[in-house]
Amino acid sequence: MGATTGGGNQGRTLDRALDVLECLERARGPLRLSDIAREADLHLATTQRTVNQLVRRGYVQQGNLGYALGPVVLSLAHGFVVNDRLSTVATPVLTELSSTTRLTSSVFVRSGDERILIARVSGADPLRYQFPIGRRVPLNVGGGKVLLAAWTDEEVDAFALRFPETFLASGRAQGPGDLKRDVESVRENGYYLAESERELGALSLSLPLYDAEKEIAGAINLVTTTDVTSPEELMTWLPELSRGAGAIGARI
Amino acid sequence: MGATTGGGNQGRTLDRALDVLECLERARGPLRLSDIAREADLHLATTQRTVNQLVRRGYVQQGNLGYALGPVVLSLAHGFVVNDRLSTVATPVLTELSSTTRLTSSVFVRSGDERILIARVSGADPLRYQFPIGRRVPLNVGGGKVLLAAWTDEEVDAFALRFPETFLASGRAQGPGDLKRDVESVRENGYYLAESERELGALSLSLPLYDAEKEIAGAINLVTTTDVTSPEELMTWLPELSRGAGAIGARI
DNA sequence: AGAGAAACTATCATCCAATGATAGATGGTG
DNA sequence: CACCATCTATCATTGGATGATAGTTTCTCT
Repeated sequence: MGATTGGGNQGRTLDRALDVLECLERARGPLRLSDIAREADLHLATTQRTVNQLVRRGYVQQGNLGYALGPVVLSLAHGFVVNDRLSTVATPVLTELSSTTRLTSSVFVRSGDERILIARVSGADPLRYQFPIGRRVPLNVGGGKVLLAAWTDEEVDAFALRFPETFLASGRAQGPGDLKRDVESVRENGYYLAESERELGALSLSLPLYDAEKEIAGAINLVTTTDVTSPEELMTWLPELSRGAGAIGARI
Repeated sequence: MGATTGGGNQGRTLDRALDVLECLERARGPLRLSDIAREADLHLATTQRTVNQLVRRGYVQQGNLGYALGPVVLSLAHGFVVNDRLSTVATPVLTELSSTTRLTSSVFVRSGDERILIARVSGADPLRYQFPIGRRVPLNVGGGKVLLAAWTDEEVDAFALRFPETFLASGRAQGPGDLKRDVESVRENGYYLAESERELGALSLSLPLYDAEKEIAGAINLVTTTDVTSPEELMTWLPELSRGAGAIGARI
C-alpha cells in the first residue's frame, strides 16, 4: 500500500510516483509492472505511465526480470552528501572518533517514523553490514530513542501508541510504557545504551545532536558487539563521544 | 512509437518535480523558492506546491538559508546499491583490483548524455575527490568514450554533433572528428587511455563492460595521476584490468 | 524600532493533463 | 498451437494541476 496522504487528494501524481520509487527501494529484487501496481495500489495503466517516465529519466531501469531503481538516484544522493551540512561536518569527526575508539561510529537523522543513516565510519573490526549509508532503520529501538527525547510528552505518547508492542532482537517485548521509560532515561542521562535491541548482539551508545539553536538535528553513536566489548567498556568512551557530538553541533 | 508521440506535454507534473530535484542536486548550496522557480523555469506557485510536497516526503529539507535535498534520497540510493547487480558484482572485483595495482578503480554506467559513477575503490594514495559515488561526469571525455564504442556510427555522429567543440583539461580542443577518432581507436584496441582529459594530471585506462548477451553494461577503469604513474606503467595493468572486466561481465 | 523588501503561504476559477477502462501487441511456456 | 503474463497503445472523461493574485510572515536595512 502506498504512503499517499489521507487528508485530501492534493499532489496525487507526484505522491504516486514517489510511492513507486519507494516500493522499488523496499523490494529485494526486480519487480514486474503488475507487482508495482499491486504494491503501490495503483491502476496498471497509471503504473505503466509513471514507471516509463521514471525509466526515461534514469530513476528506474528495466531489466528482463523487471524494474529496479536506476543509477540516477545515486546522483541525487551524491548531491545530498556534498551539500548537506551535517553530512560533511560529521564525517571527519566520525573518522577521528573511530580512530581513537577503534569502534564503528555513525550519524543518523529522523525521517518520519524512521531514522536514516547518513554517515558511518567503520572501526577496527568492521561490522558485517554492507553499505549501510542511506538505510532506514526504526525510530523506536536502539539509538533511535535519543531522537525522541527532544519531543514533547504528547508527541512521544502519540508515537509510542503507534508501536503498541515491539519485539526487540533480544526477544524482549517493548510496550509503550517501556519506550516512554527509555526516553525518560535519555532526558535524564543525555545518552542511551542499547543492547541487542535492533540486532542481536549489537551494543550501541547514542547521543543526540543539537545545532546552534539547541534544536535536535540528529544523533551520533558508537556501535560494537557484545562479544568484543562490554557495556562498561563502551561507557568509558562517553566523554569522547560527547566531545564529538559537541564538535558537530557547534558547526551546524 | 514508444516515447511521447509528437513531443506533447505528457507527464508534466512528474517531470517538473524531477527537474526540481535535479536542480537542487546541481546546486552548490541551499536554494530559495524563487531560485528553484527560475532555475527549473516554473511558476512560483507550482514550485511551492512541488517543493512542499517533496519536503513532506523527505526528499527535500528546508533550512533557514533555503531548500536542499533531504535524507530520503540517500535511502533510494541505498535501495539501488543493495539491489543492483552491477554494483554488487563490481565492488569486490574493484577491491581486489585496487589491492593488486595499488591504484584507484571504478565502474560507471551511461545515463543519457552523461555517465554516473556507481562504484569506486581507492588505491594506495587516494585521489583528492570526495565521495564520488553517484557523481555525473561527461560522456565525451576520458573513460566515457569506451561507452560510445558500442554504438552505431549514426549514434556516435549524432552524439558528437551535440558537443561541437569541447575543451579538455589539458587545454586541447576536441572537435567531433577527434571524438570519432577516439571511438574508433576504442573499437580497434578495446581500451582507452586518457591523459588530462577531464581533470588536469589525471590518467585513466578504461575498458567497456559487456554482459552475458554481449550488450554493453558500463565501463571499468583504473585511474591515477601523471606525477606518480607513467602511461606506459599504467598500460602494464591492462591484462589485470581486462580480467576484472571479464569477471564482472560474466556475472551480470 | 520601524519601514521596506523578500520569502513563503493561501485561495480559486479555468482548463488541460492525469486517469482508468479497454483493446492490442509481444513474448515466453508447456 | 493455445495459453498466460507482460507490456503497450488509445481515448473520452473529469478532477487535479495550474498560475494569477492577494495575504502573511520573516528578514534586512537605516
